[in-house]
Amino acid sequence: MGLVELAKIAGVSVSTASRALSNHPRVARGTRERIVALAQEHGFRLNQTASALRKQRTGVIGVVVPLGHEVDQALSDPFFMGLLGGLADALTKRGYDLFLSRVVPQGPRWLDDVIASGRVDGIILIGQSDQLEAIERVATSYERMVVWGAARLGSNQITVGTDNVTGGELAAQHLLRRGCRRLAFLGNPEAPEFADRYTGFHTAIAAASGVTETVVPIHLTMEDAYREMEAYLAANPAPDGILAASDVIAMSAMRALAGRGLRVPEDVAVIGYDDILLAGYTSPALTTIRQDVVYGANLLVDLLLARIAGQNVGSVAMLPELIVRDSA
Amino acid sequence: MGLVELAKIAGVSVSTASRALSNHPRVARGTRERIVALAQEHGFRLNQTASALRKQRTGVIGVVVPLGHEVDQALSDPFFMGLLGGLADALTKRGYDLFLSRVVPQGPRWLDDVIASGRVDGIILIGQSDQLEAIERVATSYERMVVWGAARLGSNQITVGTDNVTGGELAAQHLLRRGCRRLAFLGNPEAPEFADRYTGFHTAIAAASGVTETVVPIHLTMEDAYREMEAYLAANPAPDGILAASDVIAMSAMRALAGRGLRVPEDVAVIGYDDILLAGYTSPALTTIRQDVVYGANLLVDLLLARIAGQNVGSVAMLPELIVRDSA
DNA sequence: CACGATACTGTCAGCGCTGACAGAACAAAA
DNA sequence: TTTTGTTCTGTCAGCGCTGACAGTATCGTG
Repeated sequence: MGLVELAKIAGVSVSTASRALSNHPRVARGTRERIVALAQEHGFRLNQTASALRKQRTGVIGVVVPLGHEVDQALSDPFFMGLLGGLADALTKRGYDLFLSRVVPQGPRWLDDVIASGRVDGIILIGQSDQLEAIERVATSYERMVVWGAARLGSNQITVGTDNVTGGELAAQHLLRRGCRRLAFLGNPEAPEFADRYTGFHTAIAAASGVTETVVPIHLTMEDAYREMEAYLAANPAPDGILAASDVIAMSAMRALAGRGLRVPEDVAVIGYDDILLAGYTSPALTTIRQDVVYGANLLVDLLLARIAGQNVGSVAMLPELIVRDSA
Repeated sequence: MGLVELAKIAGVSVSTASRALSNHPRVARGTRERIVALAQEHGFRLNQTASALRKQRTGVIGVVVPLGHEVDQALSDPFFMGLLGGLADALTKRGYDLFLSRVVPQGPRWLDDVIASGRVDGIILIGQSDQLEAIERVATSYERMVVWGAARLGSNQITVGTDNVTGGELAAQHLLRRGCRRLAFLGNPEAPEFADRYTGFHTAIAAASGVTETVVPIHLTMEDAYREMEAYLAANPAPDGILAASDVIAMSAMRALAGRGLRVPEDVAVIGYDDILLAGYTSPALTTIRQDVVYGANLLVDLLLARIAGQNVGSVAMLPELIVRDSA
C-alpha cells in the first residue's frame, strides 16, 4: 500500500499525508492523528527507497571492510566483530541503518563503487588493510568517510584508532619489567596498524641493553597463525617474551607453545592486542593491550555524522591500556 | 553525474545509455563499448536507489538479528558473527548486498518495519530469540524470508539449522560413555534452539539409570554466564558432566570451574555447542557439538533466493557433529 | 464589512532510472 | 522500385515520495 492509497482513505491529499507522517508542523493536529492512526491500522510504512531518492538522503551508513591480504579474516575476526557490534548499536541509536560491505579490493576503484551507488549517506571503513593509497585518494575528494585505523601525518583521512605506537611500547615495557630478554613480535608489519605497534615495541626495546628482538610475520587467522608459529618454534629457539599483533594471534601462539611443552608465562610471557571478549577466558587468561571498541565505534559514528553535517573534525587516537592478566 | 549527462556526452538517448550499461542485447556492440568506456572514464555509476525504485528490486538482503532477552549478546556472539561472515560471503557471491539490522523487538511489528521499508528484497533472520509467534505471524503472509533456528512442525517459517535434538543426544551419550553420573545442562531453555538441545540431552539421559540431571538457566554473555556459573557452584555440588548451550557458556563455565580448583575434564567433563573458531584454542581444547556455519549460511541464501524466485522450498536441518577435543 | 494575518491543505514537478512502445535506418526479398 | 523484416535507438510515462508554491478557510482588527 502506498501513500496515495492511504491519502485516499484519509480523504486528504498525498502531501498532507506525507506531512502528517513526518511530523511536519504545518498540519493540523487532528488531521495528523487521524492519518497516523490510519497508517498504523493498515500497517502502512513509507517506502524508504522512494523517500531516499526524493530527499537525496538514505539514512544508511555503509560499513566497509576491505580484505586486502587477509581474505579469510576480518568478518570472523573477533575484534572487527566487536567493533561492528558497537557500530550497529551506535548507528541505530542515531537513527541510521547499516549497510555492510565486505570488499576484496580489486583494482583501484573498489571504494568508489560503494560511494557512487547512492545507497549510503556516508562510509565507515573498518581497517586500512593494505589499501592506504586507495583510501587516501578517495579521502581527498569524498568527505563523508571515516576510517578505523592508524592516523598518518598529512593524510586527508579522518581516522579513529588507538595510539598503536604507545600500545607497542606498553607491551615492551611490561615484558622488559618481567625480565624477558629474547623478545618477539608476532604479526605482519605491512598493515599500518601493526607497523605502528611494532615501531613502539622496537623503540622501547632499543633503549634496553642485552635484549634481542625478532619479528615473525604471522597471519591473522587462527589456523594460519597456529601453523606459522608452530613452524617458527620448530626452526628457532623460543623467545621468552612475545607481543602478538592481535589476541587471535596470541591465542594461536599460546597453543603452539603449549604443544611444545613451553609454559606461559613461566617460560614465555605472552601479550596480546585488542582485548577481545574472550581474552579473559583463555587459560592462562591473556594479558593484552586494550582497545575500547564500544567507545571507538561511537566516536566513528559521531565524527562521521559531524562530517556529514559539514563540520570540520580531526582524527582521534585513543590511548591503549595494558590489561595485566596471567599470560604475562 | 547522472545517466542523463553520460548520455549527452555519448550523444545517445538516456535509455540507450541505460541499456548499454545493463548489457541489454538490443544495443549495438560498438555503441555499448563506447558508452561503457565513457562511464569508466568519468567514473560514472548507476544510482542504485533510483534503479531500485524503478525496478522494484533493490538487490539487497536484510539480515535481521532479533535481540529478545539477550540484548547485549548476538552481535558479539562468536557464533552469530561466524554465521554473519558466511552470509556476507554467500550474498556477495550471488550479487546481493547486505543490510544489517539489529532489532530489539518492541511491540509485535518490529519485523514489518524492515519488510515494508522497501529497502530489501528479502530477509534472513538470525535466530528466533523469544519471538517465535511474531515471526510465525509474518511468515504466513511474507514469503521472502528464511530463518536460522529450530524447525517446528506445522510452521510456515522456512528454517535452516542443525538438528538440535540430535546434538543434545550426542553430547549426553558422550558424557555417559565417559562415566559421568551427575549431569548438568547450562542454558536457558526458553529459546527454541536451546529447548531442543535440552530435549535431546534429557531424553538420552532418561534412558540411563543412576544418573541425575539439572538445568542451570544460564545467560549467553560471557560475564553473565561466568557470574551465574560461579554462583551456582558456590551453592551446589559440582556436576561431573556438563553440556553448555553454547561454546561461550562452556568457556565461561570452564573458567568458573578452574576458579574453584576443579579440573577439566578429570573432575568435570565439559561439552560446548557451536564449535566457534576459538573452541580449539582454549585449554583444555573444547569438546563441542559442531554446527557448520559456512554451509548453513550458503543454505540460507540459496533457500531465500529460491523463495524470491517463487520456488517452493522446505526447511533444512543439518546434522550436528560431535568434535572430541580435550574438555570431555 | 473589508482587510490582512494566520492556519492549514492541495497542486505539481521531479529525484534518476527503466522498459514498453514506437520510430528510424538499412538490408534483403519481391 | 516497393515491401518486409531486422536491428538498433528514441520517446515517454512513471516507480513512491517530498517540498516549493499557491490556494482556501477562518479569525481578529479597524
